Amino acid sequence: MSARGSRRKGQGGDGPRSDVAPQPVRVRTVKEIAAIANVSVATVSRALQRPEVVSEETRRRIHEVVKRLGYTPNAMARNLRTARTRLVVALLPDIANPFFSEVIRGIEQVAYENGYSVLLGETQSSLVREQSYADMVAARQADGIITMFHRVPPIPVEGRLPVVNACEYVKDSSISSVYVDNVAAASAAVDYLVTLGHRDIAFVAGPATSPICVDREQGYRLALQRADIPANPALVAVGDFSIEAGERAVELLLSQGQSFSAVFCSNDEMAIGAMRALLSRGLRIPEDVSVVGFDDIRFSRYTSPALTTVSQPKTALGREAMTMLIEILNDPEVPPRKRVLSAELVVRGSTGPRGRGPGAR
Amino acid sequence: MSARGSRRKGQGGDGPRSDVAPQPVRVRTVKEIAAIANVSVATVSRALQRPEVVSEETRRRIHEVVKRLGYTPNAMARNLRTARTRLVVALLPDIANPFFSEVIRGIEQVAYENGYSVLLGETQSSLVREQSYADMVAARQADGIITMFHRVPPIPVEGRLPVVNACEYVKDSSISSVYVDNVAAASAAVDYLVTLGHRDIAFVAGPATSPICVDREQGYRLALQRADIPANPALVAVGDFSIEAGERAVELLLSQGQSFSAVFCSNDEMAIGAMRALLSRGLRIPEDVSVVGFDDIRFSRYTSPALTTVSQPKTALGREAMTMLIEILNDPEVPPRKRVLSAELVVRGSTGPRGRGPGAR
DNA sequence: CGGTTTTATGTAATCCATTACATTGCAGCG
DNA sequence: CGCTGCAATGTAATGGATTACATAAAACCG
Repeated sequence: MSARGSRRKGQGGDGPRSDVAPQPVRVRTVKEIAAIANVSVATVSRALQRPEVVSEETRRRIHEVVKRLGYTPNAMARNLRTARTRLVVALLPDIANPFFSEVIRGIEQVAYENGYSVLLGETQSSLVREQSYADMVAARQADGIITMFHRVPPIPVEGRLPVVNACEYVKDSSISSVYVDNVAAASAAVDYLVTLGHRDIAFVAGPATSPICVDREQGYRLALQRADIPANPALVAVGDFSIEAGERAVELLLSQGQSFSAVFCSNDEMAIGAMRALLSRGLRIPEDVSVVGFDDIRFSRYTSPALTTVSQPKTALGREAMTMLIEILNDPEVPPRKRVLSAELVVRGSTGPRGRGPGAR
Repeated sequence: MSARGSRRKGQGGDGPRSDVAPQPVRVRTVKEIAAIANVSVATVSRALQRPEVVSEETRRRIHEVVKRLGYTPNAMARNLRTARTRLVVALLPDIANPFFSEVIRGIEQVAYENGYSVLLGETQSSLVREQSYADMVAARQADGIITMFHRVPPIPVEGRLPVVNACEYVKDSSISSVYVDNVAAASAAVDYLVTLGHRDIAFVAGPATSPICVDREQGYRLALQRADIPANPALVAVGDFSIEAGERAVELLLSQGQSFSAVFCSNDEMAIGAMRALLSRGLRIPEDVSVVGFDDIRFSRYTSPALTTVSQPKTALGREAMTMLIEILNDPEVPPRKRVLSAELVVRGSTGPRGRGPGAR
């Protein structure tokens, strides 16, 4: 009988012999584990979730079976039952911006420490994509959102919005956020330039839609005011945070024949662009023009000269944001908080005492 | 009656009037939608999944209700039933490395286009974390993995491993990968240096555990050999891909008094570190020493001088990897493939004709 | 020793959508 | 007219875990 080649595989065969290829790894269910360990599914689940309520003896037996068979509970089934995915969405406009990567790293760390995973939501600033990630929360595919954007998409869920704003913040006070005091940080940077003797200080702003950019600009104004320097609107250019934008902004100022001995940029990438524009015009940094950035991304230490910048605690921002989100997820009743971390000016080689300035060419 | 303040909310009240706060958004289920639209749950599900099998009239009615009530099907329930999460894990050692961010961007794009989402798996090269992300596939919390690492963690699933290797590759031929021809690319870079007259060419290697680094080193050797330049082991230093490692490597070579007029680095970050080390020793780039990197990260265009480097098609690598993974997920029978994309040398300012070299100081 | 807790385990409901299979009604055809 | 076949919809099984509640056994107490 065993030689009858026409037997289709999987059919019949009640003896130990079998011509069916051995199933290498099988996906198991609690049921199987329960059957093999000779207990009920409830006991298996308990042995895995709250071992202390299961007797020593039984627990050991179950764990042995689980280990031997390489059983991993089906996360989807568990999630469905517990209504928790342990997934959070990190919403950000641009993953290639090293500032965000470092914030994400902080998020990831705390997430990992708490058994959460991070879903990457790069939006390219597209509203549609933003919304589609927000909808994942509505669809219960993720528990919450950390957004690094100045816009919080509407999430159709009942009760407390499981959202935390990192780096940016929205006016809506019902949303928790973590950020630095941008006004203070920016004005400290400009104060420093003033101390160095600069009076014609250009500013490369970020998009006005972002509150933190408005704050940085306000800090810039504030510092000028404190130093009794009249604000000169012609010295303010706007960019979109990209290197290229910084380059263009400074080129514009130079081509307009504006006279300035220092440039303060709303982020490091634009500062890098600014430096490039200055250098390619033959200007020396910091002898002719000083440059200050914002963020302190990893590369700003390695430009030449190294960039003086406002250092944001990037990883800490991410860690704190994730910590807050977990708090909210564990207890929707916790009141929303705004947490302000401190940023500090890091002086490097791109700033120096006032020199001739490009206007003096 | 309406003035009786003692009425507890939610209780009684059969008229249209009510002092109960309006329930703003309720989470709905198919059942509710079905009841309201006066059809069965099956029909609702069909109207949403395969509208063409539902009659015009019914479909319209259901969609109206769905829209009005803001119903989103519970993804976990669906996933459980369909055994698909539409989530993939992107495994990478370090999110702060801009090379990876750009690959991820490619992954994200294709993922989004195909209704998938990307779970970020930063491992910090830790085996434990690697494994814990791999286990998410076993737990059915993710459908597959794209790893940017030279190690593929074991995944206890039956059948075809839903894994694609991007940028790196493993010997195991059963795993699909996408990468560039590192030997050819590296040797082209070194060929170029030879063309410029360089003969003493240092090499800052990456970790030998990574096959692509071995390949790049082999490319370096090959080019030297083609030019009849004897390989000088003293000119080879090893780093771990970080800026600091590049800096240290070159400092080491310099402090050993090695003589070289060019350095080829296994990645851009180390090249940036190398440049920093050279400049801080007062050497000029490229007049004294030429520097070549590998990857072409966004910042290498903005170093001064701008970095000559081997440009990898980063986004394309990511896109292709995700495309392959989706193929595998849709049909586990598709044979594994190794796809080789082309990389090309981008000449910028950090390379020039042979100069004095640091040995001539 | 009867009665009350406590401890360990089992039974079955539940989470919510998908889908195989069953049913109904109607058009088409010989 | 009766039968077949198709279209539209419904009923109920299913996916795999968690957990409220039920039950059994053991421990404790006066």
